[in-house]
Amino acid sequence: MPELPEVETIVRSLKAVLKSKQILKIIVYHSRPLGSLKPLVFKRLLQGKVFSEIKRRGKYICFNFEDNSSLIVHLRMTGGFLYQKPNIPEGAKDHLRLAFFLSDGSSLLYQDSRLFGTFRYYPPQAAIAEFLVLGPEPFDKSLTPDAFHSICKGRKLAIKDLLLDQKAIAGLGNIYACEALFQTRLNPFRRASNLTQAECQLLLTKIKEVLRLAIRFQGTSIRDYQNIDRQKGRFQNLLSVYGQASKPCPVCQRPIKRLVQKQRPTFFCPHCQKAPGP
DNA sequence: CTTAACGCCTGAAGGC
DNA sequence: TGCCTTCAGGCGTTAA
Repeated sequence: MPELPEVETIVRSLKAVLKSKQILKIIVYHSRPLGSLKPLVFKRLLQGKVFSEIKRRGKYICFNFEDNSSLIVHLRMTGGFLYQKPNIPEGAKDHLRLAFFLSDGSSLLYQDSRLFGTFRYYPPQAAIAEFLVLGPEPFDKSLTPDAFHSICKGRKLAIKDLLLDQKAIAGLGNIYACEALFQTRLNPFRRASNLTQAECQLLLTKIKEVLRLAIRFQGTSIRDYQNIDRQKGRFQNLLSVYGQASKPCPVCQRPIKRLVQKQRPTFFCPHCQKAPGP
């Protein structure tokens, strides 16, 4: 479900409510998000911890605690957090998998219908395996146009598939990969290695533009995504191509096309995003 | 090393 | 209405 803008939105909200609060008690309703870690061990590790920093890296949420241990969460398709203030009537809670009860009477709930999401605990000073293989953040200064061009060079796969490769660049998913390619007027099926330096430069600029705007609109809510207060994003109203199959292209009015690429739908305008040459 | 298919799950939506 | 099929904001594993 969530890509960089949705995770960023969630992290900003979590920061505002969790800082300095202590985990008093945890209930594990389903152990799958914990992977191989046994629920009792998970509880023993985390009960008593006090939240310090909460950060995003790619699509990961990184909860840091005051003792420098951390909890790395990936929401995958349908994972989501819900924050319950103290003494407020509770709404419906479908697919509740984990509950963290906090020192001020509030609670942080984890819901995930499809159970793809993951939680992993890291003791202080441990290297976070997930981050070691992650590509650069789109907004990181080290990701210059030349650096991005180097990433594309030598990759034979389609540029859209490269954008989805978290080892190449972190944070993009199907929605924003399609949207950024449309804004660049690049065909999603072009080989990454065939892109010119100028095309890579423009693509990187458009990736950042699209992500910035989506963050400003608090993400895209098409089916499941909502913030920790159940607020939906509004970027779905600004989508140019994603989910717009057979609707008119906002630029040329010709119908948007949906093709399956690597088992996943790709939305694009065949006219504005010209097919690769021979 | 890179690439592509498959599997993990469940609920919503669409077709008949 | 109801049943059946298809589809989904992701990614780790496996095989080639």
